[in-house]
Amino acid sequence: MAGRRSDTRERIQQVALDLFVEQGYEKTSLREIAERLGVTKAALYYHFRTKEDIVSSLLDDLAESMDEVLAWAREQEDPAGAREELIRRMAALVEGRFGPVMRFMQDNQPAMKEFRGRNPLFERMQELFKIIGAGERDPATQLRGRLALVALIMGNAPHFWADTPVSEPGKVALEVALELVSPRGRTAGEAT
Amino acid sequence: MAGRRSDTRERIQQVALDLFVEQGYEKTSLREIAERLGVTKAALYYHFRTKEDIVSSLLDDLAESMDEVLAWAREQEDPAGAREELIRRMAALVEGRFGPVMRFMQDNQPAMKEFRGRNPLFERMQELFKIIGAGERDPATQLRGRLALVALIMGNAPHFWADTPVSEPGKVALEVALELVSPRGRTAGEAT
DNA sequence: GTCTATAGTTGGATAGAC
DNA sequence: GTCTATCCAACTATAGAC
Repeated sequence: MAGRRSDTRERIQQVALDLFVEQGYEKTSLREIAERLGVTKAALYYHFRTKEDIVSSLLDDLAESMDEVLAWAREQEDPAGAREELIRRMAALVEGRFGPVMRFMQDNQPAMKEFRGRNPLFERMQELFKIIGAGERDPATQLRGRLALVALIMGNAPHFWADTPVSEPGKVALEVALELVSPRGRTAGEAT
Repeated sequence: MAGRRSDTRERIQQVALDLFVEQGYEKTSLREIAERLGVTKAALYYHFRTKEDIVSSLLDDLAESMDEVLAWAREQEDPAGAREELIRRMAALVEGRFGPVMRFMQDNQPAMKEFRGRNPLFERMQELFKIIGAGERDPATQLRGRLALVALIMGNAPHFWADTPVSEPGKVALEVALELVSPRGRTAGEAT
């Protein structure tokens, strides 16, 4: 339709993300990205001002998708039900085209430090955890909420099941993530 | 007693680890390590052949401590009880002087890739997960086992509780980790 | 929109004096 | 055991032609 100028920008994002996931952010050079794309470094600089800008664009895309999920969550009335469906929708993102970005974030936290506070994604993350935590002050609940997301990310990583092949990794990941946010035989506020 | 030559080697390890945790492995240069120590880069090279060797030495120390834990675990007869105590002993390591190393590993997985297969620590890790998994083929159990360790690492990271101050983070981490390895209202083999 | 060429910086590592 | 001095490789980023 309208904007069919060039998909080079998106191809750069895709190739860069592939390499970031494979080898990590710091170990991936712009030369490598350019080589795999069949262009030169200078070409990359036409589309992105810096290496960090490539990452920013990746995070922005995820932030946009999370916004939709959070918008839905905000207008729910039943908190418990919303929490569960929220996990399901995040699972869909991880299983879908955002799995690699989230794996990249998880595995390259020192690199992410630069973007924390500068990129809108991290406010979204905070809101996500706030909703999952359901206003609980109980620290164990907080920790379980964070772990639920880790479960989705780890459980959907192909590398994770390298030894023990599994037919539906996404299903396993979701199962464990849901356990973590929905108390079963656990009382919310009970400590020790 | 016997070997009181110089503690420089250990001071290098300590300072390097501090910086690796603070800023990540790749972002930390040997110049920085030397500066904080008040020596020059060349001095570092007397004690360690390469930057990677510094990391190796850190991993070796952890591997040694894990060996003791695993040796104990191997000679237990009750698998369920051993599993729980195994988590408690790992929790002690994370709360003790090995917390930083484990946080470093968790946060710098691309850097760890180089050591996987070359450093004995990773065989120990595999054995740990095998015991925690208790021979279960159920993938969800495998995932929960891995998450239990993540719970200990995340829950003991000072940074993690920055927003919500908690009096005893280690206790919370242990609580959640134990839930993950000891089924409560969950049947081991039940799928879906 | 992509190229060549290159500037400018930083990092890991070594040689050799002390 | 620690230093000065230096080498070399690699990377990000820019200038300017096409």
